[in-house]
Amino acid sequence: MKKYWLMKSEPNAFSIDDLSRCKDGTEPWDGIRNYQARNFMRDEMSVGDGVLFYHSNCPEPGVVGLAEVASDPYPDKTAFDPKSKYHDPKSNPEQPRWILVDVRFVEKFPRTVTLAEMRTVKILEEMKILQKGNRLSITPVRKKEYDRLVKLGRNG
DNA sequence: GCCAACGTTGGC
DNA sequence: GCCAACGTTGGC
Repeated sequence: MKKYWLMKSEPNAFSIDDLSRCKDGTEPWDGIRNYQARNFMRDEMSVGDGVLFYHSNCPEPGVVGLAEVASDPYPDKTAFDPKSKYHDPKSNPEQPRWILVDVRFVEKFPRTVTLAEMRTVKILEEMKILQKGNRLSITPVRKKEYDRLVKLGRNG
């Protein structure tokens, strides 16, 4: 059963255009250091799941396009690298603490479905991203929410 | 830049 | 196990 996710990224650090330029449009979703987000990747994602790509912490936060889960879960190697900004000395290859999946670029919408616009759409009102104080960088999305956002994004 | 909300850490 | 202190996220 295909599932759907919203994944945040700061475009300053890694935008949807950056993803589209990666080899095969595919890149490990590294640097996640939150247990809930890790558990979604480790326990609940499957290859082919739909991903809404969300730009956060930027002038126009919102959903900018689509990606998909492109691998089974495996250890986040940046945690083992002392030179990485994501280094975690408590993680090691024998007992990796941080797990990720690869994400593949699917499409960039002709326009951004902004957070402000999302707040005006009744069918989206239960989305985690719209709840006060939510900071989780990976959240599950219902099919009806995903479908509506795709429609809004393509209708540019 | 501000600040509310949240997660993690560590002393006890 | 409690909880204060601290660091981070992210909209505005």
